Amino acid sequence: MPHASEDGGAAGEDACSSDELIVFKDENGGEDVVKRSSDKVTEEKSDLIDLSESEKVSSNHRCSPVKTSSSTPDLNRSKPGPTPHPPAFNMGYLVAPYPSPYTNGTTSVSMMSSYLESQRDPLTASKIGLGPAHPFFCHNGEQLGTQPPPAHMGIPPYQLDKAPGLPRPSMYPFPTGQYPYPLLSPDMSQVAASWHTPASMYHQISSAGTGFRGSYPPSLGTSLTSELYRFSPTGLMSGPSPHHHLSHHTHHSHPAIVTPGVRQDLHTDSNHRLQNDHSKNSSCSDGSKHHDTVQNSNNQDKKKPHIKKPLNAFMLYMKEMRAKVVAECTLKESAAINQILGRRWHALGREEQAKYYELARRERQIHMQLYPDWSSRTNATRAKKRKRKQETHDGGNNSMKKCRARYGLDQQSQWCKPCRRKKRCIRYIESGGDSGNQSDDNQSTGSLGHSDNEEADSASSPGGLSALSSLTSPGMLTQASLSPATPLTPHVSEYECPPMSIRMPLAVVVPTRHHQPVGTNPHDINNPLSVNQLTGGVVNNKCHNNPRDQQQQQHQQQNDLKTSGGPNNQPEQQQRPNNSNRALPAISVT
DNA sequence: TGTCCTTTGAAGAGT
DNA sequence: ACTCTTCAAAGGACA
Repeated sequence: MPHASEDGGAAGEDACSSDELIVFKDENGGEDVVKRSSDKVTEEKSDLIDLSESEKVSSNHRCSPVKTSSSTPDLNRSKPGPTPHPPAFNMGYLVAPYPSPYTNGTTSVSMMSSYLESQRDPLTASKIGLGPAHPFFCHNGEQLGTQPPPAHMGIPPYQLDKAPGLPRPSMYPFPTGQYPYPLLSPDMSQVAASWHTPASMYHQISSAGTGFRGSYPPSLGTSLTSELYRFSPTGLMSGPSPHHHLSHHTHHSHPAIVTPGVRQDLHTDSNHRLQNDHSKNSSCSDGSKHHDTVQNSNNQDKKKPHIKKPLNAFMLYMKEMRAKVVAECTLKESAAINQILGRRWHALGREEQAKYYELARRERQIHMQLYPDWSSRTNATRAKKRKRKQETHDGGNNSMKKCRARYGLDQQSQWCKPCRRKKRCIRYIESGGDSGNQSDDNQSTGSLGHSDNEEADSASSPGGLSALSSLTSPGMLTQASLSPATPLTPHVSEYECPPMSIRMPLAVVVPTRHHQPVGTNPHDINNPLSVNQLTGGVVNNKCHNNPRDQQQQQHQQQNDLKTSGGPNNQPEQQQRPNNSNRALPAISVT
């Protein structure tokens, strides 16, 4: 990790596990001070107790806690063995080089915002409105093409090397260099600023959270308080919720992590899934739905409030930025919003991302402290149900294009006749829904039959690809089928919302997949608003459901790792876990 | 009513 | 050690 070395390896581990000795490193380069973690937490609180104040006052005494590596109890639930993060992945290494107040390692969102503001000072006006000066919203095409995102902490090399500055293509087409939303008026900017500034969610939460602060370890600060609220156990947080005092925005931004039935009414439609899953068992307000047979098991669930996972950095970022994006784009579909946010996340500066990483890390710490026995496995019951359901679905009818999946387009001669005629594969029928490789071919494809989107399917098929074809695979198709001479537009804005004039017709574009947001599949070659149609570019899209692509991707990652010159040159490599199943396509520019 | 979509990151399970 | 899978948020869409 480059920053680790930059920082002299003084990973600013401010973990505050129970009463351990922590070495606080004076940010002025002074002496190390050994404190008990509890003291440290208290100090942390003092830093965070008032987020707004934290912006006004530049703290002089804050220290960057540096745990002694020898006595470092694993942050990750003290789980023995290697931590998921490389040792250097203590946000401190990222924090340290940054100017105060962030350098103290006790960042908060307000600090983040203020820091962001300071960083973008010349662009302050545009920071909110994301005007022309905005690093990723307000570029002309050339800028985007030649200027990669300011930093790319989160962009692995396999993305960068393929498409510097051009993150993956979006399912939702955000065409070239078109920033859909006009610059916000000053008034609007103020509104937007209120979203983005410390007075936004976290601060509001914090003030709201004061009501229960006493109920919790007083050592936790305000921003942490908000997290405490998320993590708060049922009893403490039920009843009049602090959320009631929150703005609408905040309300949605900070659902409780614990979702007992009592709290359901506090969350209208968000958090519904898990809540429903658990609270429908746990909530006995009506009780009519409960059968005696399931009640015994449900009683156990009832006693256990659903403790949600702590939010990761990106989730925190999304929470903060979602409303902003929604307002800017007038989009409401979360899927689309998330894509935008994902691109913004990638375009986010390293230090800016670091703030969220830090925040997320502290979320995990708090969560760990509050629920030392909690494990993400606890929430895995739903997964089992879903998986079981999927299995039953897939096990039923696999009327897939087996031959195509098997042999691909290259070997059509081996296809059975019906397959060649685009009829049901008799070979597969003959085998009677066999298991094994064949069914594997289709396991991930769901129960899609011969798709209407023949091209897409065909493109995705070779090698037994996933049939999430319209979403992903067609990228390969376009890459293969498009003429190499196809003019490419190197500046497809990945960070922008499509202009309304472009976005509006999307509603009438027939999606190739029933659950896909309408007209939002830019890889659908039939979609006139697809990335390719709009940009003429080649989408080097990888189907993350395609094992081959995954392998290729992993290979690429490995190669990138090898050629990256070591972690010092590629912090992202260690920074980010290798989520091999993640689709990480990039628009390749030739 | 429940699930999907879509994003990234964390973490556990599985190999 | 590595890969895979799931969940976390969000809200519209869809079965």
